[in-house]
Amino acid sequence: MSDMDTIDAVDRKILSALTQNARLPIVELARRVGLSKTPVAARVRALEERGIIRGYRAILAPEKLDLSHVAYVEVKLMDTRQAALSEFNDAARAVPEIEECYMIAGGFDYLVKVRSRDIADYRRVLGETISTLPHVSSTSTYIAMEAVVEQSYLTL
Amino acid sequence: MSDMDTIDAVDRKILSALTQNARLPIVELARRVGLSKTPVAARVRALEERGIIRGYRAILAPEKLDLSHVAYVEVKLMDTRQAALSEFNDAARAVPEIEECYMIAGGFDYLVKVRSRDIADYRRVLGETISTLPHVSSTSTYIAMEAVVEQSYLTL
DNA sequence: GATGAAATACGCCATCC
DNA sequence: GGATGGCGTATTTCATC
Repeated sequence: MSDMDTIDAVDRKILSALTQNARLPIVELARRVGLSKTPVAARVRALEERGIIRGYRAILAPEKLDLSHVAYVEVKLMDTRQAALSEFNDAARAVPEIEECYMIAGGFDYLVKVRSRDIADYRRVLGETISTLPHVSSTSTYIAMEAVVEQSYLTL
Repeated sequence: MSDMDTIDAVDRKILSALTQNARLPIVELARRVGLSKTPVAARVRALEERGIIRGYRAILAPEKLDLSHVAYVEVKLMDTRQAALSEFNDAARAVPEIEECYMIAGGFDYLVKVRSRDIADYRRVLGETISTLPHVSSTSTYIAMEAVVEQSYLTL
């Protein structure tokens, strides 16, 4: 965090409010943080321009869209040189079923979160997509039985 | 998905647009889906009331808020009867650092995604919070080195 | 589902503290 | 850096077809 990225208590309140409701009008935001419209509008604009607020999104209910099935896949690559990693990363980013993907310390593995309709659908995604990503040598799947804390904005 | 949950192609377009930009005005939405304002406004309201749209949130940049550190923790419980699971679930939901938590098939384990400032902060969260959750017997941590596909709306 | 008008709320700006 | 007030407009809502 550089100097430019300093956020004070008021900014935090604004961010907290907007992460709960992206559509709050400036006047309401101003009322909540105890300032007038002018500085609040300026702060929101600044937060957007500084890239702290990336955007505003509708949050969808996975179960109502028949996308309740979540699996985590541990992926190992056969080639872990930088070029291969980049190729894998780019390809992974292009897969819509991949909701999250992190490179994990210790063995150049990836942990990939896959969202699908059901197990049959997951099986298809794994066989047709995940295991055909560049440089993949092996995968291990962990099936989620229950979402205890879920944080997903689906991208349709 | 019941009958009530039927969504057609227009609804999908609406959802797709709103997941990319929650603040699109109805007129713009109407233009994109090729309908007039009236039905589009009605459809959005219906999608909200049916719970398909859960809400609208600002998406924040973790790195600008000094919350770049992501770890996945595999948690095992010593008691896996329903009452114990419920206790764990409730306690996990109350931890702000837990961004996601899924119960995983095969062994009554949980996979927990933890977001924190850095490794030192993670160490604190693990020791003071995660490992003190009810019925936890052991944990294994996987540290993320790189976010390839990240899907996070931070909740401040 | 389309059209159009009316009421309102919203963001923006100029001014002042 | 923040407050106040007014202006212009964009947005929703509603009545009609």
